[in-house]
Amino acid sequence: MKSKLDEEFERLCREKGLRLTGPRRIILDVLAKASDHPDAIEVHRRASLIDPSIAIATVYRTVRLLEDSGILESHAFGDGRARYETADREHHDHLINIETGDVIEFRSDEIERLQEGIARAHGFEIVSHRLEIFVKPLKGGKRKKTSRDRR
Amino acid sequence: MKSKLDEEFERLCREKGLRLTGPRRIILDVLAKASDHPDAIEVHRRASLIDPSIAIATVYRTVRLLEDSGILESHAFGDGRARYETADREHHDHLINIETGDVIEFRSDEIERLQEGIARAHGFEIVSHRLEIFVKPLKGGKRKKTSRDRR
DNA sequence: CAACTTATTGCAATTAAGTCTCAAAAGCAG
DNA sequence: CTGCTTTTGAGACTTAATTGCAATAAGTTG
Repeated sequence: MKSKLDEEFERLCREKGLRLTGPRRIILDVLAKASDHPDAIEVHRRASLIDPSIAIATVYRTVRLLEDSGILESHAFGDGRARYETADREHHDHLINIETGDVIEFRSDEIERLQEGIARAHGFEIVSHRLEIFVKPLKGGKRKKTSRDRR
Repeated sequence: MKSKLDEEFERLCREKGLRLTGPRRIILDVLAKASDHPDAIEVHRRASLIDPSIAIATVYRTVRLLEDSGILESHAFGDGRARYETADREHHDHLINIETGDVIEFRSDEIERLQEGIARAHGFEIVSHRLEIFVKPLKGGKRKKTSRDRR
């Protein structure tokens, strides 16, 4: 099946004279299917399962291309590497469980609204923002299911 | 004058059997006096003005030490480097002017409170968090004075 | 579909931030 | 001051990411 991302990527290629190559298709596919937040090495590992000849340099070049076109978002969650997720869903922020490395997505319109107000009060408009909350489990606390992330 | 930071650092040294060395004093001093958010290279440059023999490795070792003891906070504002500020004032978040690199500090108790609620709803407690809003000036907008930051 | 133009790739070399090793230097307790 | 131990400077090393380049492959043209 051709995803919304594929279409957007095709449109982008046509628009900018870029080529829709095998490696690019595979890397985009890996990212579209990822429900976690893989780093470049992990993306390369997964892409290599489909075509073992893909070079890590191509992964880096492709994620940069996708990021620059707004198809991908990159995050720096503390460890040195950048981690990626497709930007096809609505904006959200992250809770990071520091004991497991799991990342949980959340969204708060109230917080977004407050941010708008703060920026405006300083004479700015928001271009982007990031909110990351590093957490640990409450002792006897209730737990909601988490979307597991690779470390 | 001996700052609150100096005292805390002395206490820390005594406590952990660390030595209060020349380089450490100078680096702490540089950081205590910085009203911006310098990176390691900039801290090294400033420390070198006082003692040109200080090595960049010592800067990295010292900021790590200070960060681990909670005297310093490190931030990753998008460019690859870590940038530092002393943790002696109350917690705040950052507006980053993407056109100039200026960093403006702000604080919103309302946002903090909402974050608490979100974490708890997921069964977690907050260990730390970071909120960075990347902004650009409003067109005809009013402007507040900014604390200028080195790029 | 063969020829051609030019973007893209794989590979290896390179960069950049940060860390580590180690001999020499410097704190600090007695 | 002495001696023990931590810390330092210098440079080698690590790791994520980028780049140069010759070979390859998209996409276009005829």
